[in-house]
Amino acid sequence: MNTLIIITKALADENRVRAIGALRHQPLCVCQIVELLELAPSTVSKHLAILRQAGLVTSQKKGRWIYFALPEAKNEPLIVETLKWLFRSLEASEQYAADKKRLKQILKQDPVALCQRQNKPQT
Amino acid sequence: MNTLIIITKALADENRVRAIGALRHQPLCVCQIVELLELAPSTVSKHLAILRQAGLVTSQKKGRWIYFALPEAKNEPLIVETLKWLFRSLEASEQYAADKKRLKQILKQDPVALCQRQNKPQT
DNA sequence: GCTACACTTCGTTATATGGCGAAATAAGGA
DNA sequence: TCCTTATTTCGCCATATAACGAAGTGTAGC
Repeated sequence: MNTLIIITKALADENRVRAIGALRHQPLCVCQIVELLELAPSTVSKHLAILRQAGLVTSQKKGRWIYFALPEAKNEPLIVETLKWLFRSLEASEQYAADKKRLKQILKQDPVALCQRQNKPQT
Repeated sequence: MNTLIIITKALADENRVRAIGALRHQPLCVCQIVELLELAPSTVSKHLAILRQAGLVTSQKKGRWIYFALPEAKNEPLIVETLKWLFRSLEASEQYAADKKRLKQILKQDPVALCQRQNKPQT
């Protein structure tokens, strides 16, 4: 399929757009994104795979954790332009503003504790 | 739903992106877009309705014909930015180049004859 | 009025997508 | 080596989406 359409399909889901928004200022491990989106880890993993296949995020393994991040600005012009457009567009989004706020709280927490809480499914 | 997500969902289909591409330099009536996309008129109509609801195209009735066009550049910044990004991205698309060529041929034809041919379903 | 016709709406169908939980994978530490 | 655990893959289900043809809508022209 056309590269552009792979990108637009990747962006055609609110949770995926939120994930990109969350990565704007720092890389995040999957459990931090799970915490933000409030979805099952397997679901988030699938979303991130779609974003990675579209080239909109990168992933890097560090021990047991996998950190997702935005690609370097010097890469693929299509990706860079897309992210520029997306972030400009997100400025008006209430969801993005709310996520930014909540992300601050999540970043204060120990990621190890975060992940462990997620794997023990008690409300 | 978030305005941005309505837009990304509208763009997450190759035929809809092609329709926008076709409108770049002039308005088109539905039958001309049908001719380009080679889809059933009802299908094209639905696609155009989705684009219109997202604000990415406008429509104007002129007698029996309905002309679809891109919105004025002075409108909604989100829409204007989106179309700018889209057209920049389309420059690398082979499909867009092919459509541009084929559209030239379609524009040479009498739209009345075009529509009539479509309504008489013979191969 | 009636007819022709450009387009839309409706009803149906096949496929795609997003969600979950369970099982698999891979890496750190005992 | 074995256990723990962060993430992915798999299998499933419910819903969304794209496609079509048939029927409906509204306008031009007789």
